[in-house]
Amino acid sequence: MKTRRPASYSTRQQKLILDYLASLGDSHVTVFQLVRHFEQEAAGIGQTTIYRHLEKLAARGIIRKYVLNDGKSACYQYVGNDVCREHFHLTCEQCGSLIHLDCELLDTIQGHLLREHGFQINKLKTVFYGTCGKCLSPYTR
Amino acid sequence: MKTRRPASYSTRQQKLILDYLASLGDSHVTVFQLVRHFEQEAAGIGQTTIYRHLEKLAARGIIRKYVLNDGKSACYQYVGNDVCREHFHLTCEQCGSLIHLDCELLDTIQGHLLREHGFQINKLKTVFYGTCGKCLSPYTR
DNA sequence: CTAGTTGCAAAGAGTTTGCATGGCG
DNA sequence: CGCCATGCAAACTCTTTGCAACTAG
Repeated sequence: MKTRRPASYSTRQQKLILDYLASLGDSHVTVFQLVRHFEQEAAGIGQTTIYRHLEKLAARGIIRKYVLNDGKSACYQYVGNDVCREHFHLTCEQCGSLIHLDCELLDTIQGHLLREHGFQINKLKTVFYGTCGKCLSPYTR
Repeated sequence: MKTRRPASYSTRQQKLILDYLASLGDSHVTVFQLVRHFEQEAAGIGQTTIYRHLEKLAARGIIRKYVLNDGKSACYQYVGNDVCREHFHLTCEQCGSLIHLDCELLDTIQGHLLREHGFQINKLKTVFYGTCGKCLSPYTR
């Protein structure tokens, strides 16, 4: 009984979008940037299609959706098929850099939250906000 | 030369809004809930006014603005002068509830991140996403 | 041929702004 | 009385949906 796999065609647009996202590596893009990019490329991809693919890709965990604090346009970031699934992410509020953190202590948190607080943390969505080393040292505000 | 204090009157609406937010303590409210609340109270406060006050209060750090992951309506929470500054927050992606977590283990994270990874975490902004106990038990997906 | 996909335009949802009126000091 | 605050309605921004045409398998 093959429950999932609701049948999915591979289309030109799909490939273009995924390829572009993958080409960006760690960096994040807004929907607006994507729309503009494909417009300039005259790729012929409607923004509705972009929204729809982003939604699917995010649901499958291939990209990640961030909602910035200003609540405006969302940001998406390529995560790939397995990279970035196992570690947490930190983002610097000063310089905006995204830091990938593999750390045993943090891994224990996952278990602790589940056992002690009944909370199943979602590593894909959780992002720590703060200030990175680079931004801390120069000017200690 | 009195630089700041750009002249601010104290109005009925201002007081009502701040008092209500303060009365909620830790819990968070959406703009929609605020609007509805004052409507039911027949308080005569337009939603424009609510938006404007929330903006000012957030700018002054008296309340905190959260943007949930769905990017829809923002949530505001009274912070007052110190409450909620010391613990972390978890939010359930299923039911949307906000959980306040005072936990020693998590507190060690702050120090660990700083010492080992040079990252100064901002507890005010960091929110853990996941699934809460209530939503985990019923249907284990 | 069938079912998923596309994309335009229109609808929605949440938030902001223009502007005339009202209220604090 | 001067200036900020208020609030209605309209404008805006970002996102989703309706629907007819299109296309992969």
